[in-house]
Amino acid sequence: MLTKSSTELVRQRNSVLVLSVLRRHGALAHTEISDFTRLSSATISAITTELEKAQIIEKSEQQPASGRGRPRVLLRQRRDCGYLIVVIISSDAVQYSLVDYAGKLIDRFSEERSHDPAGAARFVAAVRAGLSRILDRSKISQEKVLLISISSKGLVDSTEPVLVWSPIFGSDQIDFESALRPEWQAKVILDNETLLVAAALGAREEMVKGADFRSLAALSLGHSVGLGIVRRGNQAGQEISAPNFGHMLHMANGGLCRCGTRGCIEAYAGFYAILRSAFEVPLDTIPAKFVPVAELDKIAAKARQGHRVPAFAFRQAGLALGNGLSRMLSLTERMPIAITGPGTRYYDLLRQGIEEGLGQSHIVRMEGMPEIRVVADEQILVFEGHLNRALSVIDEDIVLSGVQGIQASATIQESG
Amino acid sequence: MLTKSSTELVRQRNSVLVLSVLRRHGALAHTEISDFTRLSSATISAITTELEKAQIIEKSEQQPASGRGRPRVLLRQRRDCGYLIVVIISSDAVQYSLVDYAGKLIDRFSEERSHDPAGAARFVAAVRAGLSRILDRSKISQEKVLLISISSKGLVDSTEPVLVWSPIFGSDQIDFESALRPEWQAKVILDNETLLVAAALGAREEMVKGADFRSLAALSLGHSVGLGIVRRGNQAGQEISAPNFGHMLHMANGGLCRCGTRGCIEAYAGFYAILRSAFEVPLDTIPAKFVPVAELDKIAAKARQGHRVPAFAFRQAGLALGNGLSRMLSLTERMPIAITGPGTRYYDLLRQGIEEGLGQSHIVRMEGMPEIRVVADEQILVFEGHLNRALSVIDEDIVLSGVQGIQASATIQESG
DNA sequence: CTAAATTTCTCGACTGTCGAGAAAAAAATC
DNA sequence: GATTTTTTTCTCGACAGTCGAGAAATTTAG
Repeated sequence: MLTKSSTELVRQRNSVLVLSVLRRHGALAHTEISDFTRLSSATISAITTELEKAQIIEKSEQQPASGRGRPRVLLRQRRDCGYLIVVIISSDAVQYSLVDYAGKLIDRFSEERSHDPAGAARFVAAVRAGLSRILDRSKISQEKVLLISISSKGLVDSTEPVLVWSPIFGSDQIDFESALRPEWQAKVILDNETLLVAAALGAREEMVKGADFRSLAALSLGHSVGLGIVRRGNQAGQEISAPNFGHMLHMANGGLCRCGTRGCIEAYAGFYAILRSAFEVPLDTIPAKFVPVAELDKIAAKARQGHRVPAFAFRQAGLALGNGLSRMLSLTERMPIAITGPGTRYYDLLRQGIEEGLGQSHIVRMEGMPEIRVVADEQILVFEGHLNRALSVIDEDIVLSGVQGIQASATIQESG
Repeated sequence: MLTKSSTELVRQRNSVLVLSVLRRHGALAHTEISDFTRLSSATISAITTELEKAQIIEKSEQQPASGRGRPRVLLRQRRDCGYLIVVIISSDAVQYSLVDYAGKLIDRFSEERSHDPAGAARFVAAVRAGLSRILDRSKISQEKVLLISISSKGLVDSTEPVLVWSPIFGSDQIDFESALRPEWQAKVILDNETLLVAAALGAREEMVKGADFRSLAALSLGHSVGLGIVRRGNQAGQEISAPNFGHMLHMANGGLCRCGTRGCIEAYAGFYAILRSAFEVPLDTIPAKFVPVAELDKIAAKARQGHRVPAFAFRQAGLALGNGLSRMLSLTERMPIAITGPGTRYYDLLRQGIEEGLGQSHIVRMEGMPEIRVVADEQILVFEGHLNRALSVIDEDIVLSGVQGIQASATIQESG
């Protein structure tokens, strides 16, 4: 359904555009903003003075004039305009980061996760404690926290910040919105971890290729298997999704998965699955909850020495991944695939299987093998994805709901 | 990448909005348009007088005034504003329809398809002849044809009107744009047939549910298997895709498919595959090019009588479909599935397999079985989808490129 | 024939963007 | 040191869009 357009909408959009350009390129002068946005100088003046009055951006102090002519006045986001808390939930710890509106990291710490299975309620309490702690340490008032951005492995609701299924809590749903609501007024968003990796890689790719960038998939290999897809929307921005790839059906009535279903991709390609297969344990054995990476390293070493059974385990994992990816490609357009996560260290062992699995489908035979690249530093990408997404959400919120409101409250503060 | 907004863009969008409302609800009065679009009466005046001057819409002749007060002046699209040719390519015929700008069918005929395999070049020539013929019969000048909307089964490029792969021509690509270009100036669009079915069903659903509508998949069963997905975009309009579902991998190293690959869904669920399986022909036999439906009806009759082998053939087909759908649902959100096409007459035999196949995946076990409905009249839906899509494309094109241009040429015509 | 009802049209106010040129401010030149 | 050049920022008037209010048009009810 189309909706009506109006002149105020135009201003809103262009304001968001200015903020996003500022975010992408750092502090910029009037003229540069005009170049990037293709808006006229007059419009930039109008928008920036408005944003400055609303205390969202500020003129940076004079830098030593580099050329001749009137020295440029750089504009940048005000750091103290608002803050963002990033919560990264991984299998053994939760990391809290406090970031200012300019994207600068202010404080960070990790807390170990209790591995007790009684956990969903207790876990929520731990997160609330962690959030309080990072706020206390920095002496920032709670109203200044505009957004809490959370990530986890598992399946996330597409509209609400609800963790629908996760490797740790299973089907014990966690609704972060209602869990934090009375205490925190900040908006809460929740994303799948691999989705953020894909978002970060997509943003990097768009920086390089510009309008040529079309789409990209990120495959994260580890204890579980995650997939994120970024696609360039037809209108504006990117469209991101994190399907339930790890638990897509690989083979009917196949090996038993941690989720209780048989034949999931993860039941062949997750770390525990490779271990199970390497030790020739029956495929319907309930899999280990947690597998030390050192254990897998040993198996990989044997496989590299030419032992048949461990090599076969990795090959089977590769096949499951390859078949799954080929199925994804049957449902989407052709796109490059970036492999991340701790499992990349075994890529040499997985590769042949992945390629063979991919090659078994019509689409790949027709369009050719997709480009596959291995990308390290998954943790950095997750955080980068958090920032990309969260800060642009903040920008939009500030402009949409905010400019007048904030302006008003600002003048009250000034008069007080 | 965001782009700048301007006041002219506002007018363009609102003009398109007015046209789309007119399209959805038929001839409307000033006030009604204002109600539907939420634009003010003054704006409606401005836009409609502009569109009227440009000869895109017209005031309809007075109808007997129904209430008291000043009688309403109904506005509607001018029929002669432009024309659309719809070309529906099916396995045994090509249907040509000429439609005016108001969506009214003017002329239609079908031509049998020559079944010779040497066909891509000859087929293109036949289409060109068909297009000329429908134009000649109606005495409409070629410039008045604004759009040629083509549909076929098979895989279609996402940006260009290129048929990448089809059950009939295989990988002999057909580029309709360049095939028609010197002769026809009209824009050419090409869509997968099942995509149009999905689009039509999505539009119907949106009529009923309004903003509650989220997404829907259409599964077409016949000689080949097609899938179309409609999703409500986050901003405006619907997002439609037609994945290569029929040739998604069902089972590695499985039955031989018409496409030459092993293990495609179609190699289990296409009509020829059911036949092959019912006659217990080895799965690596090169499948029949074309299967008379009567033949399949016989097998279905036997299955319904309780014969094991034919019943098993349908069950296997259902399993392949169910597994495939479950994989799709692992990659998208939960959505209802509408089954169309000639294969719906065997739904009673397929159903159990489909449901079992769906139930084998984690996502379905977690979210529950998706709603499945059987929808007849696939042909009507295809045409409806053509109209929906094509006419809104025309509306956009007219407004975007057109209003001033057409207005100018209109004044020239008037003065001449 | 007049009043009421209903729809359409018009006018002035407001908010946007844009181009051009004025103003500002530092480096280069005489 | 005064002037010119160069570069950036700011400002002003023109133009395009939407909106609300009220005027104009036109039919029915009484």
